[in-house]
Amino acid sequence: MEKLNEIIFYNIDKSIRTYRVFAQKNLRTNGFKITVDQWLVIKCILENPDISQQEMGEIVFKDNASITRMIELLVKAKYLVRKPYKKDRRRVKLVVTDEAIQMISEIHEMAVTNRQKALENISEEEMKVVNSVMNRIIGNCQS
Amino acid sequence: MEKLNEIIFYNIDKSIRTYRVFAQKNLRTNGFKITVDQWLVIKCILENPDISQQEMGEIVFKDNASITRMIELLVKAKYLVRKPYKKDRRRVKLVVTDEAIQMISEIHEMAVTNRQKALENISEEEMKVVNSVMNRIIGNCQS
DNA sequence: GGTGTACAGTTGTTGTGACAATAATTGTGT
DNA sequence: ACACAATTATTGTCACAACAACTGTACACC
Repeated sequence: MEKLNEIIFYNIDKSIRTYRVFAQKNLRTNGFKITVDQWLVIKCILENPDISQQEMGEIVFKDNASITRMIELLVKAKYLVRKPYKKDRRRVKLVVTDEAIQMISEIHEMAVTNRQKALENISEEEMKVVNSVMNRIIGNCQS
Repeated sequence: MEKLNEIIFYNIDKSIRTYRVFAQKNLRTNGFKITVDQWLVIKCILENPDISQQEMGEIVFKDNASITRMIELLVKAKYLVRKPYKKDRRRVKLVVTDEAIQMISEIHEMAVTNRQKALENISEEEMKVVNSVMNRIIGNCQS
């Protein structure tokens, strides 16, 4: 077992990817034409209507450029509309369309079920440990 | 705290990405012209010299197509050489060049240090819990 | 010995990810 | 008012990620 610290990142990586595949597949098979990341972006806008793209990048932990491109795709898909700000013309106001709002609410139950399934047989205690360890890893890698 | 199971995947995702950025940056600032994923692929070949690309995909948890393209880049960078198999001409034998072997061994110490830094203040007990939870998540998402 | 089937690898397409460079706009100091 | 720095978003480039479609090879079976 001298390899524990060699495999821990491997396992973390594998689990989050497996979860992503799992969640994405559930979206597709239920007919939703959206990616998990796009869903996150829309949710983020709904919860923070006047957020800037930069702030959103920090929340969903994505590069600024990625955000721009994701928004472009979401606009093309008619899930978002770009509006100029009057106060600060560098910024862009993002408005979620009704269609998207409807879809997000439909997806919500699915997301809850997904998480429940993925976390089956994992206790509250264990989740707390995982959370705490993840936060420490984040801290250690940023200092 | 009813949101614990909402943020746990967020934290897992964020921690593994922070670690990746951290590791990649250390590679770059030390002058290594290679990505973390490419390094993984080369290590995998060194440890399993006669592995097929498919098997490798399972180990490093990557899609078959990704493996093909990564190998292409590694061949271009002169870290790998493709040789045909005599027994089975569908398969490709991958040979790591001396240059790459040298580089990998130089990187090794760095990798150990990276992990130590990233896992600072995390106990063996906690790592075991994390590992066990990750494995259960993987299982839950595959069934 | 041809036919179907399984297998190894490649290519195409779309989306994300990190980093660098570039607008375009605003804010600050003098 | 003007030069200069800071901020917001976009664009370019290269690498990876998931999925589907495809090529070429091996093997089994009749």
